[in-house]
Amino acid sequence: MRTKIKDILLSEKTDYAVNIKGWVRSFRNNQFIALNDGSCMASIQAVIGLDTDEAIVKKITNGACLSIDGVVKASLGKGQKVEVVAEKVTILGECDPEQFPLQLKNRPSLEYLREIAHLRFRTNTFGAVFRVRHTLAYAIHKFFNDRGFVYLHTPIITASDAEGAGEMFRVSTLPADNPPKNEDGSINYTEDFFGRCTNLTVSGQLEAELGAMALSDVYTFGPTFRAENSNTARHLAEFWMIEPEVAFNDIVDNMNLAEDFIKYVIKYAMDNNREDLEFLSQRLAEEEKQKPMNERSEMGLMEKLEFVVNNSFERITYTDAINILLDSPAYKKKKFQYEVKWGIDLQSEHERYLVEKHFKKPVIVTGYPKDIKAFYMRMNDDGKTVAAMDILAPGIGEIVGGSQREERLDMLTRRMEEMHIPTEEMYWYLDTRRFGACPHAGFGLGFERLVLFVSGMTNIRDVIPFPRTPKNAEF
RNA sequence: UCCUCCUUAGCUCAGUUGGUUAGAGCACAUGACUGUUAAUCAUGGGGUCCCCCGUUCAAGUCGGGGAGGGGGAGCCA
Repeated sequence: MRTKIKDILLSEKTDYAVNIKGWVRSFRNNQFIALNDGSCMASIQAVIGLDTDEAIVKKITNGACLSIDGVVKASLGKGQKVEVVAEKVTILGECDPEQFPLQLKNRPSLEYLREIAHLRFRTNTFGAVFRVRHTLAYAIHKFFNDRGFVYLHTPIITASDAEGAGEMFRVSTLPADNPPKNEDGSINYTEDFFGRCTNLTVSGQLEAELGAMALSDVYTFGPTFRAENSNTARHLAEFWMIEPEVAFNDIVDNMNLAEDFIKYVIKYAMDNNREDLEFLSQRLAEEEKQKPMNERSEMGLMEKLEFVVNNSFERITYTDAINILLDSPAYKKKKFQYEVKWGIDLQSEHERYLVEKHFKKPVIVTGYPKDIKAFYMRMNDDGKTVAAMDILAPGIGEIVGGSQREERLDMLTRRMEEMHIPTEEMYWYLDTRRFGACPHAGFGLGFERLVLFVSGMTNIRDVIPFPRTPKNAEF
């Protein structure tokens, strides 16, 4: 029976027989195999005798997959406490070193590893990133489960495109070269698979609201698709989003939930993936050394995570934010490229100033002008602002966007009409306001942005196994 | 989509004012050594200088166009 390398290294027990299986990370001196099975960051050292069959020894190459039977012994060398003294080495999968594109000793760049995303799991960095990603996903379910939330699976194919969260990917079985047409030349979707035009979802929020109007506390966690031509280190065409929706919560409850949630999952990763996070922390520190002094971050990764877990997020209104910006040295020295005045949407440079320069911690901004926010957000009594909230994180920008929803039918209908959203098509959404409406609130959190924040990686393409971006759907 | 930078060996990169046969480290192969930790030592093979067009006696190097990638911006999560 196979023993995981993690268990052998953790227990530090010696003098017992094991079978280990994994991939060769290095083979030194024709004797010492560093074998890694992904169960943890570290590889284990397996020692083979000098009398080992030469045909086997020749096949112990970087990347090869081995099964080793042997005995766990206290190590004679200095680099490790225990090692496996091999009795039998079986080559499960050979790996031709001349063709294997992953050469760990060369410290391949992240850009290069993206081109071989099918093999990059075999590096320490991506091993750590994807173990952390898993832990965060698990922690998310645990957080909500422990609080009595119901995990609601909202549809991936949807006919609704009303939220206007972005360009959508069309889902169709009509022939692309010659689709059936209406008399006016437009495509006749009544002949399509669903008998209407359908798209991949941009958000599960509206459906989550329907669930919350009976189950009270629900959340979604699933893939989301945006066909925007966004080429940045923070955007994907296919990404995972977490969207809790809670009946009877107001905007303050919503902020509390979001803050507790973020702190919980970060703490969970720190408690359960310390080795991975310490490696990523060191990796980031080395990367920072390449940068000029003034661009380096003040805190290391572990420090930053500790800080976020142990300090309250700053809570300010949009109006406060504008005033802080107008008062800032940066504004007075005309450092901002974009205009600052009440009513603008905060630009990246403004968000970064607030989070990284002024408060130096995560910031929750509430009470945005209604004109720059979505139709479903609840109108405040001033008639100018809505009960929206964005959480801005250092280095990432917007990580959470949420709001208390407009539960008043007349107000909601008026907003939809103002924003030219077809109320007839959205009858099912408006029904929740007709039949037993209640105050409720929720938010959306981009999972990859959370993984970015926790892992200290800087490009979103490096925290999802197979990134989907404009002009790139390899693998 | 816009701005900007980059593209030279399998990888990471150097390549001077345009001028012989384009280099290094690592990787890889062969051999030596054998308690190594990115093992070490010796030897060796390996190039569409991203693509196209142009300037020139001569282009990796200069100019124009294209493709791909990075960083920044917009849109957003």
